Amino acid sequence: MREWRVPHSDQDLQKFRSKLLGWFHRHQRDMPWRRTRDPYCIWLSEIMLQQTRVAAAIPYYERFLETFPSVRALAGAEEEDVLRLWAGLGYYSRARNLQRAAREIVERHGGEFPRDFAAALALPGIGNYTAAAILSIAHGAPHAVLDGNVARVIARLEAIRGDLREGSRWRALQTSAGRLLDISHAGDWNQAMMELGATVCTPRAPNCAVCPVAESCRARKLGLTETLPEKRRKRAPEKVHLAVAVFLDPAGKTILFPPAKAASRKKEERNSELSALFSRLWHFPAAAVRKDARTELRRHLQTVGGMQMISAAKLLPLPPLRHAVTYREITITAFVVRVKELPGARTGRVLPMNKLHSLAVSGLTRKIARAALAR
DNA sequence: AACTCGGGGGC
DNA sequence: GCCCCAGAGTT
Repeated sequence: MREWRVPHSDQDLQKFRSKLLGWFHRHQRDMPWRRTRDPYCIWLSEIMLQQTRVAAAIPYYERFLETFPSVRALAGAEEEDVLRLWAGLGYYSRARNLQRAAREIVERHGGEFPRDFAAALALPGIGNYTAAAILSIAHGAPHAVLDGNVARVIARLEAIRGDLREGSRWRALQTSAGRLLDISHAGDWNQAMMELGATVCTPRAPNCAVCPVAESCRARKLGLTETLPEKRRKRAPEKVHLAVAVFLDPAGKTILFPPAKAASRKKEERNSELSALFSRLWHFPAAAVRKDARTELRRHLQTVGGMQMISAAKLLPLPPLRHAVTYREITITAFVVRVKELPGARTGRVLPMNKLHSLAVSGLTRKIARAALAR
């Protein structure tokens, strides 16, 4: 055993576990998915929580279960309807994979979420973390989770330096997580570690004064709680300028364009790249801007949208909007185009501006719609 | 191993 | 502004 491991002895480990579990039972936050053991509900919550804060996921979780209360209901749905419920939550491949997995579960597992770790791991959208979380919480299976919270907690307990996401270091953290795991309360244990990371052992300004395991913490002994873990280096941001057309007819209807098919990475055209900015969901007609937003949008509407050329004076610009998608910083110039009759487009769907939620649209599209309606 | 994928809450 | 969140899939 590496001597810096914390806690040191088996006896200390027992105390460590009972302290953290006791703390968890007293201080855990109430969450909708903590009121059930249904593997489907646990699964859904874990997918929604991937890279997403608890508070953000809760309303989506409730709405989703009202519409799709079971694996079979989800498996029988249209992907479009699943995405519509996911709209605004981000990382839309989660929703697509969730539904693909539901169909696999119905076909191969009799509609029951598999209890076997390898079988769970084989489902789309389920990696090591999610498989361990679902099986431990729903069935008490002895798998330790390792997420951002747990990694930070262990990194401080053991005073680990360096980027935690780096391969060998992440594997070492997984080993430590497995050693700490209380296998007789695996589900609660995993949640306790995450809860500690989320509410006490936070990224900045950890509240060591209330930490139930502070005396086991090596970072605390060394005065490193503020400097560990070391920050991840991030990719440099990239600026993008977008021009979009918000058509409005007298009835308050507008036109959205459909999600573009995923193009192969190499021959990805500018147009399809642009569609990725809308998360490959329904979106307003849009053009990437190099010089003049109005000119390039008008040309785009004609050449790509198949519309008749629209006179420049019809395009009334809104104040620029800003939106961030991963490392891209998007500046959006939205033009409201009031028309007596919506122009015919090659593709696209006509719907009332205030019913955008009837289609799967990204947060960016919603942001543009809000700004246009506020005029 | 490096990239990509959303959006927002908290400071 | 900046960080990073109950990560996974692809290249």
